[in-house]
Amino acid sequence: MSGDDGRPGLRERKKQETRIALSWAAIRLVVERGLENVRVEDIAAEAGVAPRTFNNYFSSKGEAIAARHLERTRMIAQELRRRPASEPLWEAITSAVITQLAMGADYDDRRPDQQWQAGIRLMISEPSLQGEMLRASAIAENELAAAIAERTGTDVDHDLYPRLVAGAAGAAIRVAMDQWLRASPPVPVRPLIEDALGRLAAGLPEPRSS
Amino acid sequence: MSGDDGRPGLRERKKQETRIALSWAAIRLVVERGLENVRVEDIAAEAGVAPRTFNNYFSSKGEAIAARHLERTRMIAQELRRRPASEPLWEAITSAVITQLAMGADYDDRRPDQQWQAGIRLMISEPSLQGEMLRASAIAENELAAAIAERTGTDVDHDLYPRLVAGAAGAAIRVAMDQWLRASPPVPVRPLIEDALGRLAAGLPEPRSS
DNA sequence: TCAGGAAATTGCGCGTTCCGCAAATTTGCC
DNA sequence: GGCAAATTTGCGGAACGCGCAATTTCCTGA
Repeated sequence: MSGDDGRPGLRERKKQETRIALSWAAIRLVVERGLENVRVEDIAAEAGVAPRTFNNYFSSKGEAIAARHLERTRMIAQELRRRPASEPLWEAITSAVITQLAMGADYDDRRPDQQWQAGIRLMISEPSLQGEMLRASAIAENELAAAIAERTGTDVDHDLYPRLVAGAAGAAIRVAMDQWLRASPPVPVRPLIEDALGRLAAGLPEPRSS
Repeated sequence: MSGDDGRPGLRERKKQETRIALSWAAIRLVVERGLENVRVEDIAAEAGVAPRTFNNYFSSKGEAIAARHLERTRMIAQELRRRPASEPLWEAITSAVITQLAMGADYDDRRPDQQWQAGIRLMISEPSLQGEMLRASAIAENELAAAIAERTGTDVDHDLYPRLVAGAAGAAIRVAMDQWLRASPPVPVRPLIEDALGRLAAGLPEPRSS
């Protein structure tokens, strides 16, 4: 085939597939049995590869579990770049977040996202996974900061602004997620995210009364 | 089990001492040789305890290294509670943060801030330590959120406000720290932190010109 | 179409980590 | 001084993480 170029490459695609398979397998098994009761061997078997291959993709169980979260949050920055430049910054950020995180999390397609919710819950409850998740979020925030810098014409290296916005947005998302998972009668996630990011955009006004 | 007064407890004090000794030993050795060239055995020897004892205090090298950071950031919440209630929230938070950073020389141990700075730089550069540091920050932010809720009369469980403020403040601190460590002619931290938190308090206005 | 070769998978082996368990030691308290 | 609880320590084993080299897969160019 001619066309050398930015094509994903057939081989590369297969790698991504096994990568995703390993990640989902890890989440599924650990949600079922608990982190300590799942060996790397089990995850590899579930994904149909040799145990050694697992460590060709991830250096630990935690990294495999957080990989889905990483990919998903990374897309927020990507989505932000697609938004029209005319849109106000916070609106664009909110839309990007909603598009990537909240879509299908509540209604209709429950199957795939129920796993995702279980994954988030898992990463929050297991102490040894919290760091892994936060690190993934930090990576995503760096990319988000770059996108914000581009959009606002600021310098991501010398100006605090884009990183502040990205970091604050990331924190707001985590707070909204946490609240979402803790709601004892389940509530939709979207309003929570809009609320959290909206308050940031409004300058975090102190609530009059609770 | 007689009077369990607020006494530190003679025994408890010794435990804290070895805990701190282990943590500093871990930081010092890893800064010198790199994470992969330091075994748990080395850290234990440096602190004067048996290898097995290390894992009675910490479950990993990373946790030991992040412990100093955790203790320090925890004190921000503690410091916030000491601030007069009349002081505006963001002023109080900024003062609390500044106080704890300036306190490094007196509180911990002999080596003042140079070790601490090296520790932070270490945790940022080593991928496997980033998560550990972020997790420590998250714990500190939870305590900060509780203190903020108390001060503002909000509910930390049902109102997003205190957690949003704590999370945003934590993000701002990390951005300021990052900038501090990257400054190629070294700059003082304090103005960076005041700048970052000040912008948050001002509602993150978009800068007019870079 | 097919051979050459790069890329990925796999098996093996080793050093390290982390933790449960129980004996030994230390520490606090009466 | 001596008992009881807490802490330290050594031992042992399961699991991990990764380097290395052989093997398999499959892309590519002639």
